[in-house]
Amino acid sequence: MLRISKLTDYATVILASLTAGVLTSAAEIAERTRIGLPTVSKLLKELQHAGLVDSVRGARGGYRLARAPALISAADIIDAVEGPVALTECAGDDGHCGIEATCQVGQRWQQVSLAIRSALAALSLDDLLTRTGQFDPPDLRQASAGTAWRPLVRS
Amino acid sequence: MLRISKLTDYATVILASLTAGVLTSAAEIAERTRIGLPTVSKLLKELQHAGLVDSVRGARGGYRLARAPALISAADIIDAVEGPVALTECAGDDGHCGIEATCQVGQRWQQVSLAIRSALAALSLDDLLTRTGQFDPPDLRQASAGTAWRPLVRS
DNA sequence: CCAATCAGGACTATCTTAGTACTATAAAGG
DNA sequence: CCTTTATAGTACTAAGATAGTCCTGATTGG
Ligand code: FES
Ligand code: FES
Repeated sequence: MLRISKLTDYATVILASLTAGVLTSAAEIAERTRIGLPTVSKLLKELQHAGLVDSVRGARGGYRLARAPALISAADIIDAVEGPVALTECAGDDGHCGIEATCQVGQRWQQVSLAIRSALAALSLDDLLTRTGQFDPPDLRQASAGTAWRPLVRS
Repeated sequence: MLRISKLTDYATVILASLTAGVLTSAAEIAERTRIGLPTVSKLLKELQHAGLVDSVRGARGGYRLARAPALISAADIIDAVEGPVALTECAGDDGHCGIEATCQVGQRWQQVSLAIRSALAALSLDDLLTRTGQFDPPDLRQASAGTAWRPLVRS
């Protein structure tokens, strides 16, 4: 139920393996994380597109975090690898499901989706890495309070 | 990202179409919801297995909610249709991913998963149906506070 | 009996995910 | 400049999950 893809988890592992400010090659990252090089390479390209990492080409090139780990959220990573939020089929920009006319629950799911997204947006790479202590989930109430429902746009 | 399957949404629509205490045939439900009969039938069987609906066989048989809509949660529905929680590949009972040795983030994802699950468990079928007003998401803090992480067992 | 209706499972088509391969481009360094 | 080291872009394939269908058997009401 409700799972993130394996690639998203890999992406997180990859980002976690980067030391802030230090250029690291894809090969080096693959070695450190034990993920296959082609996969690491592909994911890093996607993360670069999303602006989560900077890349430097050429000999002695590599990748580095585009910003501090505290400023990279779980939602950012998921967006980069899996695309934008859409808890339900018909929730996205132009998603339709054929039973919209009779469907009474779609809008609610969307709100739930928003709430979950807020939780993930509040969870930074730093948080994911801290192995000691408890995860203190954000208060989702403020997430949707006062916001009327409207179709999500690409983030 | 992070989507529930179309079938889960259908299941919710189906449950929402049932009037508490009234027996309704699969054919009737299919008609009301505009979902194909074979699909409705299949989903109702799964919901029956999960104990969310009662079934009566034979002529004039049908299905009815096993308990009040307020006592059926979104998490129940997702569990029934998609199986148990596992936000990450290696989070489940015996899931392994080959990079566990080097992975530093798996446990955190699992905590996030628990938090999301708590939110879904607090959302009843009644809530999903209420079209007016705001969804007031539950406070996820209490969800994981004080609970040390341990492998999830099937609910 | 007969018709309606659920139970169980097998089966197929389609889509998504995961992983691979190949070519092009850019920079470093002798 | 030319070679080496690296990323960029893209296309492809295999495997798996999802969505949907169909059939055969069991149960009940009339
Ligand atoms: S299932 Fe599509 S609008 Fe609800
Ligand atoms: S990816 Fe498997 S333990 Fe983290």
